[in-house]
Amino acid sequence: MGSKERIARLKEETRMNILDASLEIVKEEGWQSLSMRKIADRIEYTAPIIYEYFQNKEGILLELTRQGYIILAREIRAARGQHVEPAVQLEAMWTAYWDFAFKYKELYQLMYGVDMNCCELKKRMPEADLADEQIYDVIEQLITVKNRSEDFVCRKFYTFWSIIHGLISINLVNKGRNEEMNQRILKDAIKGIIKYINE
Amino acid sequence: MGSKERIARLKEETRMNILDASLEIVKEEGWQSLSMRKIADRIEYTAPIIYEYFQNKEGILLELTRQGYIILAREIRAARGQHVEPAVQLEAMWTAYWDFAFKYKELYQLMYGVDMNCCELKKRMPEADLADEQIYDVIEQLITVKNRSEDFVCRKFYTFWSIIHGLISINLVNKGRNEEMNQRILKDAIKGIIKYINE
DNA sequence: ATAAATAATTTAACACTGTTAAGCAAAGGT
DNA sequence: ACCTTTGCTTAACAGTGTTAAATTATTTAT
Repeated sequence: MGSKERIARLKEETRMNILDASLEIVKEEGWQSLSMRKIADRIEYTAPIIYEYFQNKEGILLELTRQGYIILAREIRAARGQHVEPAVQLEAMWTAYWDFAFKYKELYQLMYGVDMNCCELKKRMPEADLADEQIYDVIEQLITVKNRSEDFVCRKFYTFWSIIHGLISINLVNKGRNEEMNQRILKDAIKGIIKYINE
Repeated sequence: MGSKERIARLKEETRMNILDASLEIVKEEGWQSLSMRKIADRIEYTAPIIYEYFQNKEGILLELTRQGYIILAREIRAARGQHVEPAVQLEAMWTAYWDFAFKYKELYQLMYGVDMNCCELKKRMPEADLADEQIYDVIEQLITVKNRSEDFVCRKFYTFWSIIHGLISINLVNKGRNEEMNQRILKDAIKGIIKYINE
């Protein structure tokens, strides 16, 4: 009765086909545009079939999320394995994290709730700069070394912004964190960046 | 002919009602659940009316985004105004940024593309910790001072993670940034955190 | 005041979405 | 041969954004 196994293998294959098709569609058209019927089209079935392999659409997303975490862990482990000194290891690991985010950006989006819709119109919104300008202004005052490039100021700005936005995002997505710890991380980071702002 | 103005005022009022209703719905049920018909229900009209005030649904979101930026700028300006020394100003401004993000979290989400759906299931996903554990491990090796609390390691981890995730998010949402600058920000930040990891 | 014109609002429809239930056709077992 | 199970599709439901047509209300002109 090897046909049982053959069938199970085929089932496993279409399950993977569903996941592959989903990721393909997302790569081509974005998450917003992923639909059950489009997936069904690619795997040459009709939509209801998918519900024999996944509980619902979110089930597919959840499985892709899971795969993302696995790939990320693999890449980070590999990065670590190429070095021995912890400081070097750590830098390589975070670099691997960075590379993963852009190599598998669709998965990263899914894993960490980074929505990337409608940027064209937002970019042209002058109000978006109102806050930034203020902060730029103060940062420039803090930089005492003369003739710093505009790039330098920009880098400092993004360093601040990144850590704050990152911490906020992490807290908004995985809500219910340690507020006291957040405040310490935030204050420490800000003080740290200000302290060595001229380097 | 003051009726013209009265009508204009009424129109402006329902325009604002649409925006208010939208935000209310989002606060109660999340962005995912915002629909034109629900908005219409709240303002006691039918859906097509909304299209006389906004080009489409995205038009509403865009206007809310705009309002968000304006509020944020106002709060940051106020924070700055309460201090004179730049270093203190800057910390207060970033704190205002932080506070804004949570006080107006729905707007922050919209402005910076922070998606916060389906966390319950993701949190219970063991694969999500695979990468984190590795990094935790190396961070612990880097901390030479004995008897550091688990909290301390955790804080360092989140400091790393925040800046990297923040920078990634910013790049994914506002795509097409300066890759060289990103690398410098990233490397500098990582080196900086490692350097003062025992403080 | 009545008729015509204009504005305001709704209803109906279209093409989608996720999802479920019913139907059908082929295969397997007895 | 019949019955049951399996695989798959069609049809349907309730919802989405959006548009065009129909309807109602209001204003304007005669």
